[in-house]
Amino acid sequence: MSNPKRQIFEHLAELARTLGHTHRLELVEHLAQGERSVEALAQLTGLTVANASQHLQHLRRHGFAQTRRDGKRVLYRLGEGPILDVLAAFRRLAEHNVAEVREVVTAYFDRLDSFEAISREELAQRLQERSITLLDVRPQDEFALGHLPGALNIPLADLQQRLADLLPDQEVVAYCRGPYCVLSFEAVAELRRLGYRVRRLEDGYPEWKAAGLPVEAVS
Amino acid sequence: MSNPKRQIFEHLAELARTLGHTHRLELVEHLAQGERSVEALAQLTGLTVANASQHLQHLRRHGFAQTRRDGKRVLYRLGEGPILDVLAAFRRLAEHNVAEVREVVTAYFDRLDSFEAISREELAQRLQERSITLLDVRPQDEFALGHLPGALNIPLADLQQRLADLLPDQEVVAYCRGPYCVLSFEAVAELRRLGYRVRRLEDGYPEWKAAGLPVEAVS
DNA sequence: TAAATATTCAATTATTCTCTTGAATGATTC
DNA sequence: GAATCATTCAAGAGAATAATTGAATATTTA
Repeated sequence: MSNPKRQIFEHLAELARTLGHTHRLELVEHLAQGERSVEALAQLTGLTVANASQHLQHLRRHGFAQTRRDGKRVLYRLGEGPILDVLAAFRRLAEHNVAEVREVVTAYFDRLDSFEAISREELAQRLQERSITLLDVRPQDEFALGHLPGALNIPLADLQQRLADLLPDQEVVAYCRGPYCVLSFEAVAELRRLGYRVRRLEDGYPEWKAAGLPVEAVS
Repeated sequence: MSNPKRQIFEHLAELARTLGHTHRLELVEHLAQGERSVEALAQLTGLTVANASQHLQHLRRHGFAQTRRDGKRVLYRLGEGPILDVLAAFRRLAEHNVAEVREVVTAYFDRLDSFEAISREELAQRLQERSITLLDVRPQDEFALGHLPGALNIPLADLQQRLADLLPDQEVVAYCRGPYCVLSFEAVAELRRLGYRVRRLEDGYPEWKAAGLPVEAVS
């Protein structure tokens, strides 16, 4: 069929199939944090290097990833275009339609976070007012690749020992890799137990960056 | 892994895989027009009944379709939730990233439609002003299932013979099944050749309905 | 109650995808 | 230039998905 609609549908289906695998979704989440080598991505996802490489190439062929060479390593980063919008749309659909997702979200996430998450817009304003402490609970290396301006990096594992870095009277907003990243949920739960006023950012660093808001990196 | 993120990614991947097949995308497009029997959908897509039934059940299992029984037929309709938003996000990503899609869109669609398409918002206003003729170029039976208020139904095939139904001095807005439906493009091209002022609605009936705007059906 | 109709189910085959393995390529360092 | 390191490629086994066929189910009509 030379029907142009058919051709387009075939390409849309290819894009959908590319997101139709857990490993690739996970790789995309990591790519959204910043540039990474194949080996680093393989470690982060628990895949063999060859397997990670194949999935990454699959992502690249369909525009979800881009690469550049740095010495003997190849660095992958998130592709251009509204990739995170597609994932956000899927997320909304899943939360609406898939009973198991609703269950996981309410059973796990809502239990940890009974209060409303804070939106990007509200956060931006509170940052201007300097009325909150912004807490990035991702590992140090991800923080170094890029983070929200003025954020304090305390990886979740170090939180107990570094409470002194937090002003006790100021509200804390914690964020991490994205909407389903558990780090910030755990951080909120832990800090609440200790009596802090804490909320989560409703999504994470990649969405903030994709929205065109300013970011910082460790130079 | 009991990691809740993994569980959710597995469900997201299933949703994506469900959209990862041309036939199912096409079925979804037809479901978005209104309720249809399995046999009708099989005919519209050129599939065997058994094959269409299997794809439809696949869609239903994942929330993209719902059914009700009407006598000895089973009627499928679009599922609830932001399904069209997911498709719209994919479309934007494809137009941004997939060279072939950009090519098809510019080579085929833009050639036929050199002027800007009209947005839902503008259309709603122009309808209030009664300053346009709204033309639904889908087949009669789809029109009967539901259409924009005040639309005139002239299936593309009948357009030549029914020009008398159009006011010659008033601008025409044509629409059909959705953004990649060729009917309205063809109609615009044909009417332009005949000297009418015509534009396309930027998307189609399902998106209008999904936006919560009023629709009519033949009772 | 039997026949007719619409849909679904089950079994089979063909196709496509995924992962593993080991070798090949490209770039750096010694 | 040889050795090393990171990534990619190529081949093959195994798993999942898709289309076809014919039988089974549920509902209506005769």
